[in-house]
Amino acid sequence: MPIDLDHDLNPAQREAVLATTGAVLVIAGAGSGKTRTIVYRLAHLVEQGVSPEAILLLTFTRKAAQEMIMRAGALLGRQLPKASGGTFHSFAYGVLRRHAVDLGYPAACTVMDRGDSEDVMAEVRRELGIAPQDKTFPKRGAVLELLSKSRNKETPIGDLLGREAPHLLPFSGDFATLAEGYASFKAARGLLDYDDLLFLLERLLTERPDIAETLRARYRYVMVDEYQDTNMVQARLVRHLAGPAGNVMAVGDDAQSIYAFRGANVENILRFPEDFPGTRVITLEENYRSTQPILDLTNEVLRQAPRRFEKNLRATRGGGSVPFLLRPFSDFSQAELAVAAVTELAREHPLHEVAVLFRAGYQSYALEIALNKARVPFQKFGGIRFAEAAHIKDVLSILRLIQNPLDLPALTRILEHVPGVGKRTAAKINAALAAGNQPALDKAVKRHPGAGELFAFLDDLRSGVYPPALLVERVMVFYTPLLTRAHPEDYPRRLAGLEQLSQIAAGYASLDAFLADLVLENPEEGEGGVKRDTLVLSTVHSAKGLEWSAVLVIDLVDDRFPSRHAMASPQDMEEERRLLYVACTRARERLALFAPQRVYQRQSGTTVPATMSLFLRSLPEHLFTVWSEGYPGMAGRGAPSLTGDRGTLSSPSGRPAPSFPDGLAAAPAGAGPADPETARPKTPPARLGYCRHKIFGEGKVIGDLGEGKLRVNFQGFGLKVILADYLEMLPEPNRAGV
DNA sequence: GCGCCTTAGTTTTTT
DNA sequence: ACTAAGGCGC
Repeated sequence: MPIDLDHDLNPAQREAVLATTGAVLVIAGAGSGKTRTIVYRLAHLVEQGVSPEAILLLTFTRKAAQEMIMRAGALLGRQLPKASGGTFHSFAYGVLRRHAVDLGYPAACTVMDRGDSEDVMAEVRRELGIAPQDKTFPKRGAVLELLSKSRNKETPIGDLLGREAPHLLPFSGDFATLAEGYASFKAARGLLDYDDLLFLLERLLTERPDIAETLRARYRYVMVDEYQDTNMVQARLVRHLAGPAGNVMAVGDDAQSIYAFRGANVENILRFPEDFPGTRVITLEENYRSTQPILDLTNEVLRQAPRRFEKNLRATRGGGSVPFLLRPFSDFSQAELAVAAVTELAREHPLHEVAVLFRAGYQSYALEIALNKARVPFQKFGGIRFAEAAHIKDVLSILRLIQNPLDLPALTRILEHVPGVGKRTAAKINAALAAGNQPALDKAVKRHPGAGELFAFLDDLRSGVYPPALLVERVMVFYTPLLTRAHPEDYPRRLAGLEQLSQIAAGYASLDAFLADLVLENPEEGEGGVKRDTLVLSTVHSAKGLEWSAVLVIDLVDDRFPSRHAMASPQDMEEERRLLYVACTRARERLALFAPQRVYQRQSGTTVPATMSLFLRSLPEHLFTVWSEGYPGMAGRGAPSLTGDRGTLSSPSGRPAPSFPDGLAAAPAGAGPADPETARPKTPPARLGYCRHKIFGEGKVIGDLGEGKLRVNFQGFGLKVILADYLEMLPEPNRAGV
């Protein structure tokens, strides 16, 4: 059954699908059927007789690429396992693992995640003796971030510091020293960070024209999605892979460029027609996702952006309700109001069709507590990743050591489980291994028999080539006793995570592909994307490319959204604006923007007046329906209905009054009088002392966080924040040393 | 040197 | 909330 392009696509989409030769740039506005266009183009190419092997599709996540290839297969009625798709990083690693030796790297390389890179950076700083004990020296995470940015933007570190962190300019020399030390440390041990993957692939393509030619001959049709979020190396890689006369299509939306912080360069998409002379530019402006009132708002958000491809989104759907602008009294009542709004919207849409979006991960904490209290199930994107959980990393570390014995972060992780061994000893053993210093190794093993056991186990695992799933099983047998000892009460949950890991491993034939994929494309905890009837919480960045029937955006006040870090720089502010644009264009039918009138300030411990986000302040009022919450306990408690036909403020008649449950807009429990300064619960008198918890056992209360929450230090479990209700207070410690 | 505790000072976004 | 460094016992 041939694909019906005339019926399934609009003229602009069809043009993009049919333009299979030469360079094509598709400017695809939000919700304009971009994915559909790529899917049809893939299918069309194959239908025209192009071999799937000749197609390379680079996207932002591997999942997105696989889904598009799968959908193209569904159109054709046959799967396309030979088509290549993935992220730049995963594609780069795929090529590099076959050619590491050509670049002078060890045959077995390890791809590090952010945490591993930080561990390496800390060790390099210690070894080089850079600013020891200097508390003003930036932390390893900050150092790494700035050096990575300097690499990705291809700007000398001194210049970058001058522009983005002038207070660190005195450390400019130290940064340069660290950059060198970090690079050589990695190279000597076959460690690759995210940036290395891109730059090494470029080096390979430049130094080995024969390999570049082989790749070009294979991938005759290159497609790059989300081109607005590529950085300079990635653009050069595209040029290398396509060649001057290649068939290359870039798809993207300059208005949705939100990754400049990690070196992405909007100029790439703006300049694509110059990079590939003769480029055909196709603009998709018809929006199939949102209703017109939502688009009116998003078009206006964008209207002030300085340089862009001209486009104006037009809705193809009729009707729709005007977006809400809600002004909760504080960020605390914002959480309560958002829960009430979600509850109400859930009567109209399945819960997984509702999402709450925010600028930064921490901004959902208050909401998460409120949701737990209201027993609303939710799933958070952009939070802790499956592969970053301690027990998962432990097992992965052993697997990594099988193929790369010099993997310092992995070695350190595992050796820290051996009693009497810490970072220092681990680094020494690693150095001895790297230098081939056998006597030093023997000495260390003699001193720490546990380390010897580990090495024997590793040698055993290395004795043959085993499938990853089998290796995971064997490592679990070795590791489970350690886990149960470290977490006597909590280990079942962690074991379940490890079971999941072994499931994932079963899908791989080779160990290095398995390990690299986990680092390059984190599966979400709980496996398999969207859970039914579960509210979605997400950072705006993680929400890219997704859509929901109803979207709430919270914390839309200056310093939060836009982020405080961006407020000083006009360029960064433009990115914040685009971020808001991305957030609002995720909504199909309902959009509610929350701008609390007051927010909690950590420094002072009080709530202070907040300024509504600059981007909202500059919008004409007719674009939304405004509702302000009164002072707690006073008039104005009635909340608006979000499900009315035209966003009316009173409950629409003829429906079961869908206003929020009574009292939801009131001050949180434990609040003092209705005075703004004291509306937030002040920290009650500290109840420090000793306590017992059902699961964690005996502990010492070392802090009172208010709202009934205590910070408790449990023996063997460390610091936990626990609700006082779950604790039995003890007059005296029963055990010594608690 | 390790490991555990305390204290002081920062917290954006992600492959 | 998380990191890093200093103190202290082993």
